[in-house]
Order: sequence, then structure tokens, then C-alpha cells
Amino acid sequence: MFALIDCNNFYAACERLFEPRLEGVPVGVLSNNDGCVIARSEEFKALDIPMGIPTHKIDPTLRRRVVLKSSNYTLYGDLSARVQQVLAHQVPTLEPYSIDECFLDLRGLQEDWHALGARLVRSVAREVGLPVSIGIAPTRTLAKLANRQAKAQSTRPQVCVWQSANAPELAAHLARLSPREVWGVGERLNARLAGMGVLTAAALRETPDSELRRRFSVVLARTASELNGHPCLSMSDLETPRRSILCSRSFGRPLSDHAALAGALRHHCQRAGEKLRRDAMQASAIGVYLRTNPHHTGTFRHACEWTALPFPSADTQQLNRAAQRLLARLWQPAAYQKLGVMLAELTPRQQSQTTLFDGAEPARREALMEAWDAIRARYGRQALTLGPQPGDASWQMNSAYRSACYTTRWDELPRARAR
DNA sequence: TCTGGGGTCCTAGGACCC
DNA sequence: TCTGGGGTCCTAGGACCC
Repeated sequence: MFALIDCNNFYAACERLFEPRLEGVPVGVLSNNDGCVIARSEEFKALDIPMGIPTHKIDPTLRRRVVLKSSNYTLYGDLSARVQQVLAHQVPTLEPYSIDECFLDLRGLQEDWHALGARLVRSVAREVGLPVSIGIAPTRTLAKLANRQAKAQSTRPQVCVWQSANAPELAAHLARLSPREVWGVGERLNARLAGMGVLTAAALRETPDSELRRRFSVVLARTASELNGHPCLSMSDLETPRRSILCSRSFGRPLSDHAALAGALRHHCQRAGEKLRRDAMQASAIGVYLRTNPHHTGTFRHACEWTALPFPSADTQQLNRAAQRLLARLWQPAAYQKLGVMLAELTPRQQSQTTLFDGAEPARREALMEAWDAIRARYGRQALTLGPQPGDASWQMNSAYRSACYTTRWDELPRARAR
């Protein structure tokens, strides 16, 4: 059996945890740059404001009735880690899936599943203060569906158990469910399935494996098999290391100046380097992309270029040098909306292989990066930056309604008290 | 005026090898 | 006149997830 634990309306719940006045109020959380709505409280959903709607397209009347928050990933990330910590103490195998979800592999356990689920829900509520729901079923795909079913329950704790793929209540549920609701079926596949007359999740799992492989791919065949109770998905996240890193941001306003773009690129290279070093990896290839706003009329420009690094590196300065050369090649006058740096061909970090004449240089550079990370961790990211970071940071994103980092920053606690 | 930021996997087709 | 059978690697594009 597998379980899926999901924090209910996670981002909105995190905001509420430290701002009780938001209890019962429609809360929406915005994407980076305050661009669109990416998370909603139950009250917000009840107003029929859809997921993903651009902030400026929210009906002004409704806009006055809701509270919007900029996203605060520092806060959400920290609370997510605390939830996982609580769970990890109680089950043998935890597979983090996203910031607000994790799977539990319960194979080999003999338990009263309802009791286990209720215990986990209560302990997260008590120790972190966040509401979670839990679905338990023979496969991960079914556990996802069971979780959705648990959320629909009005009784607490929100736990739903499907003991077997043949359970009558499960069969009845699948017969009412659109394939689109199944994990792994998106808009496109759903439309193609509908074209074949496959209109329910039950019909999907009854479609012969060979036909799914022939007309779609092995991926959809596996999904159908999971619906039938045969586990086919492994949590590759746990076993395989990350294969690429992308750091990008939309700008607060369009940018064409080469110097300002170079500043943004330095910033992204710093973040990318830190991600690499945190995972003890090094990159062999680096790419930069630059694009104008795709939502605007007029010519859309998207430029991207890759280059191989002379040797695998996790050194921020080396990454930045290569990235800046790419930017110089890509840049043409235009009103850019977004810039990003990508790292690929990642390998575990080991003794650096460098040029013959470097001597002690690699070891010194490694020590420099260690000191770099330590200083930024201790004194903040502004304490040490690669080249000038303009004070007004014209390229930085909008974040007009951000809450305090209550759990990770001492200097933001007074803000919390003053409220 | 204002539309996010990350990731993964699979397939088809081309180029190349013996 | 006859034109095999088996591979690998790479890339672009499509699809999905949160």
C-alpha cells in the first residue's frame, strides 16, 4: 500500500498560520512577480476565481473582497521541511514529491490504515499547525485519487482508504471520474482519449494495454495499470540525482539595457552555483536564454545558446564568465521580459579536473566558494555579491504583498510583532 | 500597465556503426 | 537482378507534474 499526504491549500495555509486574521477570509497567493494566482484558500475557490488567472484580470469587485499575498517560498519551504520531519519520525519510507506532498511506501507494514492515517494527520496538526489530508491505496496513482476523495470529506480527520483496486466504492468512483482527474493525464491526452470514447477513469483502466501503448505511449499504459492496482511507478526523484538546473525570473518591468541584463544574469549565476554546490554536483554545460514578453503583440524574440564549459565546474565565477559571454552573443536591442541561466550535464562533484598549469588554483577556488557560501548563509545574500547589484534592482520582481519570513529570519520578526 | 518557475520522461527520426 | 539486420547516439518536440 502507498499513501499520499497533501497539505490542504498549502501556501494559503502557511500564510494563515502566522496571520490568524486571515482565517475564514478568501486568500489567494500570487506567483513570482505577482503575476497570477497560483494558490487559493477554500473561500477564494468559492468565489470562482480560477487558478492561474492573471492578477490584473481579477474582477475589481471580487478583488476588494479577497486578500492577495505575494509568494514567500522561504516560509513555505521551511514549513514543508517541518511537515516532512514530523512524518519521517513515524513511517519507514518517505518520498517527498513536491513542496506540499509526499508519498509513503507502506509495503510490508501490517496496520489499520485508517488509524495510521488519522494519527499522521493529527500529529502534523499538533506539531506544525497545518491541515493535511491523506489517501491510502495499492498504488501511488490510486493514492493520489484517494487523497482527493479525502479532501472532499467533511468529517475530520480527512483520510480515505481503498483497500484494493477492486473495491466496489473505488469502481463506482472511477466510473464517475473524468480521465483528466487522474495523475498523468493532462488536457491533451484527455482530449485524445475523449476522441476514442474513453470518457471516464473506469474506461481508461479497462482499455487494453496494447492499445494504449500503440496509440499513446508506455507512460499512459503505466497509468492505466496503476489504476488497476499494479504499482509501476518508482520514485525516480529519490534514486536519480537532478539532471539540470534552471534559474530564471521575469523582470519587474521590461529591460533592454545590456548592463542591467548582465546584473540579472550575475544574480542567477550565483543562485545556480549555490544549488550545484548544495547538491555536491558540477556542471559541464551552461546555457542562457533571453526573451521578450510572449503576451505582447509585436515580434516575439526568444534567444538561447549553450556552450560547453572547459572543465566541469561548480564555481560561481567560472559559471558567470561563461554565461556573460553567451549573453554578449545573444544580446540585441529589445524589450526583454525574462532571462535565465541553465546548467546541464551534471555530475557528482569530485576532484576537479582542470588544465595542466593551474597548480594549486583549483583547491583555492574551492575554498573560496566554501567561504562564499558560508558568508552568505550567515550574513545574508546581500552581504556578498558577484559584482554590483544595483540598489534599485530595476530587474527584480514585484512582490508587493509578501509576508515576513517568520521561521527563518530574525530581522523580520519585528514586522510580525508589529502586526 | 500588469500573464511564474521550476522539473521529468518518452518518442520519432536522422546519422552513424558493423 | 538482387539491396539485411542489428545496434547506438543525438536532437527536437510533445506531454506531463507541482
